[in-house]
Amino acid sequence: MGIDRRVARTRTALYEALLSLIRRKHYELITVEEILAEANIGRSTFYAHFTSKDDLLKRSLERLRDLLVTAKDRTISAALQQEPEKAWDPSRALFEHVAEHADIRVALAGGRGGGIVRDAIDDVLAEILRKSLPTTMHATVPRDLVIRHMVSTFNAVLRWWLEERPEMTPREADAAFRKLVLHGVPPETCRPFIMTA
Amino acid sequence: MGIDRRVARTRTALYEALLSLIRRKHYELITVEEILAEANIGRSTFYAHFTSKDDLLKRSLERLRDLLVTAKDRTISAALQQEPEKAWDPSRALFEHVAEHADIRVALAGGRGGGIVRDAIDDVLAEILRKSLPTTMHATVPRDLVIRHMVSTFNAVLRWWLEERPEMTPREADAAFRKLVLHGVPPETCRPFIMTA
DNA sequence: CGCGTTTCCGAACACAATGTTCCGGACCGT
DNA sequence: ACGGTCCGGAACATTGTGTTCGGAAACGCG
Repeated sequence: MGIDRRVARTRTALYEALLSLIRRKHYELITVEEILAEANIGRSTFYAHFTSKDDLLKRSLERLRDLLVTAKDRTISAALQQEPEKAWDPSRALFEHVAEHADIRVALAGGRGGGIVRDAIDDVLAEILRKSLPTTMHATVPRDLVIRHMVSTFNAVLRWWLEERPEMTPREADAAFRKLVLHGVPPETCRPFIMTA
Repeated sequence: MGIDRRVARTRTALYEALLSLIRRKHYELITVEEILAEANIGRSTFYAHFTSKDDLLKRSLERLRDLLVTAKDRTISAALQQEPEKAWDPSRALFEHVAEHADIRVALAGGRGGGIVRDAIDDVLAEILRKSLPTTMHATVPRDLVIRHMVSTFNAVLRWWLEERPEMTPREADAAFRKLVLHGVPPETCRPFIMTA
């Protein structure tokens, strides 16, 4: 007994309706009724599947997680097939992925709208990192903090890229990201906020 | 002709009511009616001064900005008076400040609530940095990005501290912050997410 | 003190969105 | 074809927002 087709149809219709709307306006301003209209789904049906708009969003983002995971597997197998130039380069792959889906940028825009969306994406990213980063390491700071730092830096670079340097290539954005994570910034650029001996 | 006392009383009552509520519950869940009840202010009066709950929040946070600016001035003058040990050490001062106002941490808590509050605080922080950081610098990445990076790292450390290591001292949190900003993390701790040659 | 002006209150109102309920009819898997 | 599941749509209760208005109270100023 597979899943009832009607159920599948209803859910994917709602997923796609939400994503489609997110491309056009801020998440917070999207109403359930709009989603229903876009998906051609009845009100009661919606609440039979999801408890709220946020619930729908979360489940929609599980797709993003799957996408990242499969991308990871794909690049790993590429590495195994002696194609090192296609080896897993997840950070850059992520920037490329964003570049391809430029129309979804609105969701990340500043102000009020993107907060929840960003949080949800943060969770997905953190989960991926938690699974792929080495557990044993002689780091200068705790592992949990490293993960949070990488996630937040990724977001900072991403938003800066989209909002202020949209002409940059994904490759350049990734380069900036790596520089920040691996080496930080020179002391004299952040003085006097951070004083060094 | 100074400002009408009634106006001043009304506004500060609303500011304090909001802050008081923020200590108890997530910002998003706070309703205008609750604020009115807490402040003993009439509904129409509220809308005569502020256009919305968000508007009230923003203006409340102008106080935070003033607080940071005066803290900055104070420490600078301390430095001028040959008291170098009290010289401006803003990052650490900020962590200390948060430690003192532990009861407001709820506003920063994860999940849904704190998004807007965090954004607003980000803005204040970025403004301070933009004014105090040197404009001329041979940095490895653009100045705008440095600022965003510092703000986001500060937030990452702050939230990690509050949520997972509340027993840490502000001094230790600040040390972690500096390490991340100035030196980043060792390459082997973030492989294979970031591959290095 | 007293007067004109500004502000406050509070209740009523219009409106928008959420989430629930119910049943006839359509669709599904077998 | 049949029994079980799902969908549609309208009606409803509920909650929160933002506006309006007139009378009462507080204010600043002379």
